[in-house]
Amino acid sequence: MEDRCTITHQHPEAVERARRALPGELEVLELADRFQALADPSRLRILMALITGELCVCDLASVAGISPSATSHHLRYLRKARLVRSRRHGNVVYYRLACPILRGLLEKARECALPGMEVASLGK
Amino acid sequence: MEDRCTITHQHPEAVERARRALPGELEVLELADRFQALADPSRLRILMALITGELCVCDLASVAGISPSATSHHLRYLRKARLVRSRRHGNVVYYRLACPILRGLLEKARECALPGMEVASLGK
DNA sequence: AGAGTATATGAGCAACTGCTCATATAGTCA
DNA sequence: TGACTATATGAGCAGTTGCTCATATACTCT
Repeated sequence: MEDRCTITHQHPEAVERARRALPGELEVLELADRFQALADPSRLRILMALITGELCVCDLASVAGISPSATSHHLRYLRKARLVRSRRHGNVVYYRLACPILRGLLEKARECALPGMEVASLGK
Repeated sequence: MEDRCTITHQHPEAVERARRALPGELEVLELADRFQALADPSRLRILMALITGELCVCDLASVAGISPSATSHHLRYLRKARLVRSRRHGNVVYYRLACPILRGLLEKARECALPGMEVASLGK
């Protein structure tokens, strides 16, 4: 009923320990943004495709199964997040991964493949 | 102008290679859901707090800096995603990490700390 | 049983996301 | 130069997210 626990902390020492383990405000926001970049199926496909090597927007659209326009929007997002870099060659813009650790990160996430994790209905 | 590249693929062989490297539809959705669970600052704080050990809802609310109600909603989300497990002791419900790999995953993500990554304004 | 505490949950709302569509920009080639 | 191609970008919309508020549930203690 009351939306504040009457006792400030149930376990002050554990809370203090946890609080010390947390990174600063800015780093938490950066981390969340980085995960947000990976939290969309289309962006995930784009990034995984780029693990195999440089690809142009049109290629990426084809691999990810979305329109070139949507692809370009996603790439702008990823560029701002500094996860990819681009290089123009004539008419065509080639994208590549900017962060080599991404590959390991994605592999790590796939390892954590929990059987029976619920899907596509997590929100709510 | 045209929203489809006239040539089906600019680089058919690269596209084919990338396509083969992608996991199946279901796994991509699962992965995206897993990253979505990590893509919120409050949930991130909750999970990082739990790395230090078991904590009750009230503790977690205090550490994450959000209301117990919001905390409970997040915990339900994380429970559905099978990232945390709970244990009731009397009046108090204790949460702990369900996936030991999470810790490594979070560390990996922090490694990828790119200097100058833009924050809090990635969307749009 | 009845008051009190911790947690869970549903409704609802403001903010955000990912898409499409229209249009702009940058380059190629005749 | 002008037609064409690849990519970028802004507006706008439907669906989703994360919060609060009200309420429900589960337990404790007297």
